[in-house]
Amino acid sequence: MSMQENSSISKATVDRLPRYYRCLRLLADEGVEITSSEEIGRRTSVNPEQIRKDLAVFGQFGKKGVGYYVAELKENIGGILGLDQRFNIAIVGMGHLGVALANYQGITRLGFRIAALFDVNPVVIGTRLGERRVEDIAYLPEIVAERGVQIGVIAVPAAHAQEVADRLVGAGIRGIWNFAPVKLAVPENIPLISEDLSVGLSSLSYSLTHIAFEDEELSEKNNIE
Amino acid sequence: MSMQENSSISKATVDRLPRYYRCLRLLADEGVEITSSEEIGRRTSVNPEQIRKDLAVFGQFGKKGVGYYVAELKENIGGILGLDQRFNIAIVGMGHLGVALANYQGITRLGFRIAALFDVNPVVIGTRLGERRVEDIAYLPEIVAERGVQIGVIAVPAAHAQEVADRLVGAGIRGIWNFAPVKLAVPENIPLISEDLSVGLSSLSYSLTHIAFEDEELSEKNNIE
DNA sequence: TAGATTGTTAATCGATTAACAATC
DNA sequence: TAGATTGTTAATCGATTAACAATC
Repeated sequence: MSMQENSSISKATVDRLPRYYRCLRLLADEGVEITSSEEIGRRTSVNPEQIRKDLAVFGQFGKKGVGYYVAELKENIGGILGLDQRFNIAIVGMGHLGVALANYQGITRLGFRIAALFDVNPVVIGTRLGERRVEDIAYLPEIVAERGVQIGVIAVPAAHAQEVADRLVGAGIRGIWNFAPVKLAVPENIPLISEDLSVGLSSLSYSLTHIAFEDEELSEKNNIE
Repeated sequence: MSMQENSSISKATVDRLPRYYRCLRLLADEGVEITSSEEIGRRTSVNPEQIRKDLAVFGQFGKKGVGYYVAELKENIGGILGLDQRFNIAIVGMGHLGVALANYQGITRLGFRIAALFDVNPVVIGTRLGERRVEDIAYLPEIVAERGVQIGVIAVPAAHAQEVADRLVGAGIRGIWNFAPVKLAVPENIPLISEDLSVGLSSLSYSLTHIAFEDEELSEKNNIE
């Protein structure tokens, strides 16, 4: 690998890459072959300088005076994100959230494979979801090993999340994507991403509250004048 | 309101408030009455200086030499986030994701009320979810007005998300919480939070890819020496 | 060639961390 | 009082934006 594999790459940069990637996929779908930081910026609401800076961290992907070849840049960003590795995913917890994730096009479209589904509930175990069967979580270690699962998704109630995390780690999983609203303890070498929905909703509530205040202040001022 | 309602409050700060809030709720549940930035820091993985700095933006909530009264600080942060306003929420799209959200304890625990559920599918319309009936999206304007819905949640497929956003805005909604993986166009005065799951998964994939490289490099080095 | 657009260096801006006086 | 912990100022760090030379 000739790209710079330095440890000091900012999280902000990495978090923008998926947005560029999606944009490039859409451009490719539209048949666009060459694009520019200007155009990607328009579509992702990231400014062009930022995009060029982000990409520069990993190498030189464009042609001066020309722009970026869509297909090429898409492949490059995909490679940086590791999407070309087609990681195998197991989803634990087949409640509505688990099923929603299992059906979520976004996961497979990024190149991940949904390799296993687990639940504890005997009523759910054995049912089918597309081409996959829901397995008994008791067989987690065997199935994870057999199917080469690298990523575990936690979609169980908060109360059981830590136990599931422990079992996933024990089964040899390499990374965890957690949807339970708890702070999980996992070994340092296991990357963990927790999606905390309450942050988004709270921040929306904050905006609503504050816009309201600003409006009031504004209209008060206007009334006075 | 005596707290500082300044416009220049950083998003980073606001995004940490929900984490402090949850931590305080847990502390309250445990019967803890007084806490410190040190303790909140331990539980949220935010460092104590940061916490004090964040809170300082909104006012003085602690007692020097003592710490923070849990119940009081919790109420204060709740107020800052606007949780005491008990916003009414409508969820559009009763697929698995919509149902998962409708059942999600986190929403009601933060003080929001799920006031309406909508779908287009005649098979789903009229079914019940807890105490709420799924309504025909055709009646969105009337129901939003009647029930005083302020927040619209978009849980429909990407292809219909913009249309739903337009209808929500048209119905007088004040803010949107979007789960469809598309960039929505909404009027400037409508706060919009988009949850993009592909970012989390991609960044996990990135970490996995990079940890692997680091390990390899490390073991290579070790082998050489 | 002239125009366009990258990659990169320099300048600015904002956020985090450290330090400490105030005070309970 | 002595010890603890806040609130806040100062120092550091990192990320974003601006500017521009390189070059297609």
